[in-house]
Amino acid sequence: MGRAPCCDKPNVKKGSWSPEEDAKLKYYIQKHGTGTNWITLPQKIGLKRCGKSCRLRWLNYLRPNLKHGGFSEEEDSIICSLYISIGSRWSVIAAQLPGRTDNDIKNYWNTRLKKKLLWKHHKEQQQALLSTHHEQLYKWQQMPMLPLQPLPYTNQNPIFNNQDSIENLLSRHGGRSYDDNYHATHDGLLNNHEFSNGIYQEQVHIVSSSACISNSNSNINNNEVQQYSQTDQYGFDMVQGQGSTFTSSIKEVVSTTTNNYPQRCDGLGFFYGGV
DNA sequence: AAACAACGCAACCGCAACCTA
DNA sequence: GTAGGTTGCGGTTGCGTTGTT
Repeated sequence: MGRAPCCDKPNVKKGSWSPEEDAKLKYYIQKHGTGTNWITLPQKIGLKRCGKSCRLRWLNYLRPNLKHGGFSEEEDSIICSLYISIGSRWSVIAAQLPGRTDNDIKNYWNTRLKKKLLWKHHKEQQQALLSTHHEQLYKWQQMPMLPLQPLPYTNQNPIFNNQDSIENLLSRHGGRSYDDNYHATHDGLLNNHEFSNGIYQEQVHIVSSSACISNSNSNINNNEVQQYSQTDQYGFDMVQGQGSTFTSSIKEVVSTTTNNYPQRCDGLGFFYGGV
């Protein structure tokens, strides 16, 4: 038992609309308004189309004051912010963008914006890695210099003939060698909690005015998001023109999205901190 | 120049919510 | 209260266009 079809399918034309069909539909709606019954409309104007198809054609293409393509940076920003806030509720997002249809926004997201964000995320992830490395190098350079004392038994134990091993040993004791400015090893540094925090503090970065949102660590978890959102320093900006602080903190957004809007964009888990 | 692949967009489909008798 | 009809929405598909080999 299937549901009744919305129209007489065998006699219904499918595919692209001709200019004549567009003209008929446009003329009728301009004359009678959109308060019409879409199901009976095609017969009234002699179109072999499904009522739903007519409605869609009007809403997505024939309706006046529609904009096609050419999304601005501000529109990008609004779409991204709303997507993070409420998920793929395209009609709600479209309501915030005059002249844009939900279908248009959905297509734009799926074909371009998603890729743009992924690419931006990828770049920022690399940038974060680089800055982390520089930060570690800086800390390393600030460590007290321990003079390399002549080590006993260097001839007996090959480990002491190996400069890298000596440097590792020094670093584990909180120091470095004089000539080690260019060979800072990560041993003994990555476990330093202060540094680790520094890494994550760079993670959450929302830009509302020019473009998009990023969270440059795909493995960041909910607790970490909570931890850093509490600082207020890494929170969301307001979306221009929306007049609401719907992004007051990352945790709020993440939990709201996770609890209320389970639908998320594929492969963009970094938006939600991998929840 | 031709064949193929990738991309972008319009349109379709099915489901759920809403309306009305 | 409920069944049937209509509308609205989001996911998916198909086709035309553009780019690449």
